[in-house]
Amino acid sequence: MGTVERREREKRNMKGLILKRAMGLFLKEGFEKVTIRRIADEIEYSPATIYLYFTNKDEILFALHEQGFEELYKRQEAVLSTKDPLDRLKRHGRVYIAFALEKPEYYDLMFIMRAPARKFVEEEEWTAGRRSYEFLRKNVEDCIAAGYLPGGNLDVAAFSVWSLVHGIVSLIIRGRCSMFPQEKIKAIAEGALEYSMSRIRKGKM
Amino acid sequence: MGTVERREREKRNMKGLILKRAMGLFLKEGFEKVTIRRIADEIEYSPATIYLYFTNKDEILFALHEQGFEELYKRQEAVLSTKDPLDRLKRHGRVYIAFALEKPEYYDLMFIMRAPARKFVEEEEWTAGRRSYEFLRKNVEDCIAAGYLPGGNLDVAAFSVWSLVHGIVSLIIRGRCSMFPQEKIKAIAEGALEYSMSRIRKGKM
Amino acid sequence: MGTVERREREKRNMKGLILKRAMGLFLKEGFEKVTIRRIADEIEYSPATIYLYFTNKDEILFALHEQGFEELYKRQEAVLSTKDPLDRLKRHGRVYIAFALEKPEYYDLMFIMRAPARKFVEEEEWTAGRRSYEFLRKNVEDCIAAGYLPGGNLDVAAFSVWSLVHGIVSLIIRGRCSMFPQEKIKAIAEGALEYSMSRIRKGKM
Amino acid sequence: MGTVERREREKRNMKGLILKRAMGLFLKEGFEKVTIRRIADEIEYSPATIYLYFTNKDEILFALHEQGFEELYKRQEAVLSTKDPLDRLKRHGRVYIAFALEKPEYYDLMFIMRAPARKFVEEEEWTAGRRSYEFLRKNVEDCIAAGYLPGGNLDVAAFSVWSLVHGIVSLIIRGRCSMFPQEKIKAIAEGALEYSMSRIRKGKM
DNA sequence: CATGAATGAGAGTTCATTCAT
DNA sequence: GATGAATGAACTCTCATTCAT
Repeated sequence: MGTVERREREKRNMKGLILKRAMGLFLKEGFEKVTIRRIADEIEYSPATIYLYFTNKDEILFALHEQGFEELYKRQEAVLSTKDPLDRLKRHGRVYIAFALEKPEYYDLMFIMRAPARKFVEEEEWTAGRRSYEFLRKNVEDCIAAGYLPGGNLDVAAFSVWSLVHGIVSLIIRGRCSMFPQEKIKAIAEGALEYSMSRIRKGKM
Repeated sequence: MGTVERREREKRNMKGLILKRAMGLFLKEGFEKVTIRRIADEIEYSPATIYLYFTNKDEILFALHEQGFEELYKRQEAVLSTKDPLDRLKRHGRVYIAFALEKPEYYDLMFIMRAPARKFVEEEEWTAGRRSYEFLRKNVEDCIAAGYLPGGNLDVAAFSVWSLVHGIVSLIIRGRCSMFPQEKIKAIAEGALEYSMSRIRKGKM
Repeated sequence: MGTVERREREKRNMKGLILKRAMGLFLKEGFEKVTIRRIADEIEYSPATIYLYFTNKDEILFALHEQGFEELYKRQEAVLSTKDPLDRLKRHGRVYIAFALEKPEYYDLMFIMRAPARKFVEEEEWTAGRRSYEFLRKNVEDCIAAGYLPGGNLDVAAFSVWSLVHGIVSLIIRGRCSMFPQEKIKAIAEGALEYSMSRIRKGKM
Repeated sequence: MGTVERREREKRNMKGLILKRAMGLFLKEGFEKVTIRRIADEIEYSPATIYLYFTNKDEILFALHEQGFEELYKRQEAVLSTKDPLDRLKRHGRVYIAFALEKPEYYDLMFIMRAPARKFVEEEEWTAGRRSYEFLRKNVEDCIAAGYLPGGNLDVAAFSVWSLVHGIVSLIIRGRCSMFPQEKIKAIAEGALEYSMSRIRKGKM
């Protein structure tokens, strides 16, 4: 029993190690450099060993993707301490952007990458993604209830907020902001959120 | 005489055919499935033939990318017939979204795809992209001049508009909208634009 | 008749042009860059045109090879003006080395290259090469007759002279002299000939 | 333990096998036929397997090239048992020729072949080649010191000896001796060395 | 006479994956 | 549990050559 437990833990550790190094490769070298062989080199095990913990490469990507959502959700939950719905929404936006720009590879995997995403996003139900979306939706709902935002279709409202922040970060992450000087990009991202949100005020809808 | 012309046309046609089928592969199977061999299969010619029309694979991608911007810019220019800056901006948004959803593979190549984009986006000046951005920027500038939008940093303003529409379409194109029923997605996209834009009114900034 | 003649001449001219440009490519870019396509580009005709004048690539190489022997033989004949056999042999050596170092691509094709050489050297009788060899053989024969060199097998004697000069130039041409400073190589080549030949003196054999 | 050792040996064997068959292809079909695929066919493994033992094709050629110099140097060292410098030099010559004619493909790779040689010869220092050259140089130096050969530039003297033997064997290896009956070629080669060397006698320089 | 268009064959190389040990 | 060894299936790209026009 204790043995079984220890094995379980070691197995988790190994999985964790693989994921950590895989993500390290993403970070350092980009998606196309993440090969099973490279991960194996990083963890100093053989490629075959990786297949003891993950059935294939996509599963590794899926696990990283879930890790990313775990992290994002944790950050989302932190905004609950802000009570005013609009302030919370603004903070929510800042938190989302910060996550994306701090962990662009996770964000890419979660919201942009196509390659293996198809599997988790379309075939399965993308539960992790859904949870984060629901959290945003609730925030938007609160804003409507509080009269900050007009009603109508709640999904439309939530989606428009999500689109704004996703647009900001995904244009940056995928390098489509070459018209802005590199060092100003972050400020423009934050400015853009601020600029859009500033128009939202109680009773002014 | 006529012969030269016909040949010219055929050569163009062949290039066009290659691009069309390459784009078809993008659509059906995703970027990583677009290989010279697969394109060759599609056009029922040998791989070597493709090299008679394009010097390498990147050139094919670049040509598609430019085609996309040509088409987008044509659509953008059409909105000039709308004189009121705000109406024009709204129409601009609708036109952008329509383009992206009608030609998702082009949009992907232009604004999302990473792989070969690096070359055109970073190393070269991404002139085509810039031109489209300048066009939007001017529209936003007009809106500010007309008192529809608050001033401040013009790039921030333009980028926030761009981000909104890019966010909408890229979440759809990359399949992150599985929480919405497939058939409602287009309506939600348009609704999201409308929802965000409706808050903009003269003097209400 | 006149027409036939002109055509003949033009045909010769075209062949000559092809050979000239092919050799130009050898010179500028090295053997592996000499492709039918590159030659075609040089002469500003299509690749197919080349096949009107030569049945295949090897034939072009063969023709160049023969041109080379023509040139070498012309230079060899020039030494006939030196009457003393030993002086003539020494001069013969210098002339041979000068040819090889001035036209290394020709020399390579004639005496080193394997690729297409097999055909001309082995299957056919390598007539051109034979003629040059006979010329040297005669010179050596004269040296023996004049008491400068010991008798014995005439071919052995001739071959040993040929080997010396061929060794000198082929080590240089194929880049095996990296132990000598680049700028001294030519002097060493000439010195080596001188050094070896200086031991030959009448009655001192 | 024993297992590790056995594996080591097998790995070496595999490398050796690859090299052996690669050399076999050189022999039978010439340089340009030595492709990864052909080697793979020869060893009855897949092309990919070869990349487990060598990082690329050049490394295979380089390994063969080094093997050749190892073998040559071993044979060179053997002549040290001959004490008289001139006798040693003559034996040195015979040993060099014997090596070249017994292992013509190695000799070709080491001293004639152009293709990949560039790398080892020019860019790197061609250490292996240098070592063999230094060995010869020392032998010539001893001959000069003993009064067998005239002094002057030592490199010139050494190069002229090297050129003679290289000339002999490279004309044979690259098939330029079609004027001699095949079966007499070896005798002519040895005769040529003898003929040239016989002129060297103490005090007769 | 000249060629545009096409291709078969083949090059080196990479990678996810398998499996006997 | 771990892995060394192996590979099938790809990849992009090049070249000499052919042939209908």
